[in-house]
Amino acid sequence: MTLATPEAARPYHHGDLSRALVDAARRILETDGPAALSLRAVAREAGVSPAAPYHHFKDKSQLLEAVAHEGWVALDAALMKARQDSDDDRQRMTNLGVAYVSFARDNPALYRVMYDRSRDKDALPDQMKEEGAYCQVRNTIAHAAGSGVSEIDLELATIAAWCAAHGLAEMSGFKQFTQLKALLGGEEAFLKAVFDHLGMFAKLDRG
Amino acid sequence: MTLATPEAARPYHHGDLSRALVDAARRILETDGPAALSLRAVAREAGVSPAAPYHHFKDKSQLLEAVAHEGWVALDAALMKARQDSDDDRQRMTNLGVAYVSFARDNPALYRVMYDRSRDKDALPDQMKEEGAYCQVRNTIAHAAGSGVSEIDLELATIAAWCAAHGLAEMSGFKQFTQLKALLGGEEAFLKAVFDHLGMFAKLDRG
DNA sequence: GATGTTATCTAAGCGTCGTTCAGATGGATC
DNA sequence: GATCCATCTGAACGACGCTTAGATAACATC
Repeated sequence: MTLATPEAARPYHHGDLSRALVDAARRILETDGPAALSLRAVAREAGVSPAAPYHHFKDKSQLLEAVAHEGWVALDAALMKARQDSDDDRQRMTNLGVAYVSFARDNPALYRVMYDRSRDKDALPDQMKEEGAYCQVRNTIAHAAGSGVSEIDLELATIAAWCAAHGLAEMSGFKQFTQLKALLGGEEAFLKAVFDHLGMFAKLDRG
Repeated sequence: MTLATPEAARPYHHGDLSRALVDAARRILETDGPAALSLRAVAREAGVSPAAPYHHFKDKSQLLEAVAHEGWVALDAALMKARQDSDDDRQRMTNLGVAYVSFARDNPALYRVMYDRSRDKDALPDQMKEEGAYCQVRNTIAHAAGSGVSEIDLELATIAAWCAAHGLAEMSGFKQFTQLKALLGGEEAFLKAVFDHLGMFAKLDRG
């Protein structure tokens, strides 16, 4: 019940405790939310003593860092998938946005850990900018904008889109919007409508 | 050094402890950040025992609720001020956005408490929708859009603008953007450029 | 195969936290 | 002046993050 991997009973030195700890943390996040995520609880869930994690992570925040990293990887995958099934550039951007917010809706605790860590460090993960989700959005915008757009405008448009998606991801579940969602015919229609209004191609539309 | 109000020494039953506690909490937030904001620290700062706050607030989250409320009121005021000094509608929206993000930059800990509380309740404060900052944004958009815009479009545009501002507020301090900021000539130019790209009037521009 | 080294884990403890409860204190009411 | 009630204190509980000292077992060397 407390074992991370369903392997043989007690591998003495456990074999791969760091892995098991991260898994345990994600399990606690999913079932009981971020408030329940204490280091002691993670150790309990993994079946080890409260001090054991300190041989694999400097402190609690470093464990959360590892958890957050897996979150960003998962978000990468989700956006990658959303980017593929569409041909129209504008629609592709909307799909990306919807996929982003959906990821946050489906993994609220994980998403929160990801941004809590980012805010503590005052930075997104480095990989984001080079080969990660952030880069996917920029590439999509670049493709839509063509060759006439400047580097700076490209960067600004990416930031604008990303900020909007993040803001919507944090707020789309708020009670204030339930009525409007129903009026528009559901969650997804609501998200699409907001992204439509956001006009991630605003500058391009204006010329 | 620990007195909330510089009044006479020890008003026995303190006089107005709830007020003093909220003040103490805000003082701790400003100086030491959200991580240092424990109930015991607040009580210490206010010069009372750790149990005293429980006669004025049901628990810690209720004290934070009161702190957050003052934050929203302050944000109201900041947006109200920003809305006034401008005549062009488009520029007025940009001013609102810049004022919003600036508020978050100048009161990072307070802003974090405000949204942490909101996310825990899955709702923005009720007053926001009726007479608060959120309503100010909607009114400004309504004024800009004229009488031809539908209620739904108005609401969607407000949500889009608000989400974008919130996202930018949480991320504008990230290290990834420092280079771009310098290139554009400072923080405010950066914010204006992003809001320009966001095109809060995207739908209107397209017709 | 015995020995020593090193990584891994446990037990116990420190200080802090949120919260509760029994009792002290004192302002207000009659 | 006695009573009442809101307010405050002191002490305690369990849980937390983290440290330290010591046990355990995998591994490398001879």
